[in-house]
Amino acid sequence: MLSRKYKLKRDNDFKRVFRQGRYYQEDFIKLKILENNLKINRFAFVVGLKISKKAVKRNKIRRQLDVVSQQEFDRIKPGFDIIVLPSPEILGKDYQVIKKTLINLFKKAKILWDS
RNA sequence: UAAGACAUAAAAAGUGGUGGGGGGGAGGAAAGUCCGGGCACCCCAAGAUUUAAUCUUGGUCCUGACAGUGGAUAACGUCCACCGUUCGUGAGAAUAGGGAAAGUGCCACAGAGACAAUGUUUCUUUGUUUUAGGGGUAAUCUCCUAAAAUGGGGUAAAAGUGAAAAGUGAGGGCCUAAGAAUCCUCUCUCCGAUGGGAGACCAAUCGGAGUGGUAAACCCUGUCUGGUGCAAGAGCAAACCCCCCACCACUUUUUUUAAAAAGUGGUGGGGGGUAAAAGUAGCUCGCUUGAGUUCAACGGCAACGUUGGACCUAGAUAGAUGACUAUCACCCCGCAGUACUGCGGGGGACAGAACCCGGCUUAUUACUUGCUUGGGUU
RNA sequence: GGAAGAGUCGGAUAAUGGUUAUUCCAACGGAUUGCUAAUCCGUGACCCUUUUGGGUCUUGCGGGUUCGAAUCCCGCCUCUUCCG
Repeated sequence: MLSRKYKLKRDNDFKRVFRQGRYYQEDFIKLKILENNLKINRFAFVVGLKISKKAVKRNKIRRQLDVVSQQEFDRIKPGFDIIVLPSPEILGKDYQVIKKTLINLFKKAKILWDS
């Protein structure tokens, strides 16, 4: 799990990213990104009631997205606020598919170091 | 449109942050939010102290809920035991199970009539009219008999309508034109007395009554129930407003200047108030030790209770267990051999605390044990 | 976390406990027309039938009360709204 230091928390931050951030989408995941003038990245995973009414399923999706971000943490350039928005089609998708899709999105947003 | 990033001499203590290590971390339903209770604040009433206010005790009426009896419990619409009813060959299973003789409403269509009602067909009695026959009379007319039409009265059984039909059903006697009411015997239901039981109720005898259904229609009787809910509520810091004190700056007045007074603004300190703000939009408390979990003994048919020992078992706040690999335990299947082992394959559901408990309801995996009934076989 | 409300044909919308559940729009079929539009008539679903027609199930789902439930009662499901 990502440390709490790298989590986006304040409502003002969310509003700013949603209003001014860049937008990317691939399949069943959407992304909002904005530079934050900090030396670290901050993530947020928004899994609403529309995705599933079962708390277990929502928590699991959130954790899976969290783990992908943690594994790719070192490859991502610092200084961004990133909001990850899955859509209801994510339900039942395999972990490897989710991981691939999210990494592709990071590439699209051009926040990965060239490797 | 921001402050978390970043920056700040040393030491000690405290606090906080970061990194590392160790330990702990969901349920039988955590769910639905359908009931009940604790807890908190507010409302009303009474009483005490009495300036405000505080403390103590209580919750009438309305509304709503519940409804066999006895018990369990903090309480319940829950649980246990028993009674009645219904179903089943049976072991058993189900059961919102007070009152229709307090009153009101409703009972479509059909039917005479849906509650002190009605008279259709049939039967019977009587009046009137007409016709036919007979008797009496000179005749009108009158009497008797029969038939038809029509009006009034009585009417058991049967037919018919409907979910339901006048009210327990059957037999006999009396009476009558035929009947009913009434009387006798048996039977059914309800009520009362006697007997058994703690009671609901049960068995028999005696006495009395017998005037449909519906209260998950209004209602009556009995019992319980004030309202809002941890987004309850309490405190601190910061913000804003007011007042006081100190210092600084500026302006005005008095004054020869110095200085003093007043006003405005700022900084610091003190006091009072405001909005108030939320499971977290600053922090703390409430917040997890509680009608707690577990073991034993005793009491009780049981639900449960009493006593003693042991244990501490989530308290987050963008919100807690994820991915892959290996190994071990459990269950199932197959193969191999001596009751066990080895190899291979498969499986673990429903689902995640948010103040805390007791229930109900719903979702759902795998397995185990005991008792009993019916059938088959021996 | 807490508090309210709703569910009737594809979409809207009626219905004192009482025939076979109403109306409008849409869709489909037919009539009318040389062809359309408009107008008129019919159509809930499934099964059997060449048609006429017949049977069964129907007011989110499952029970109950009642002679009889869209309606009354109980338990679920789904959806919507609100809470400084």
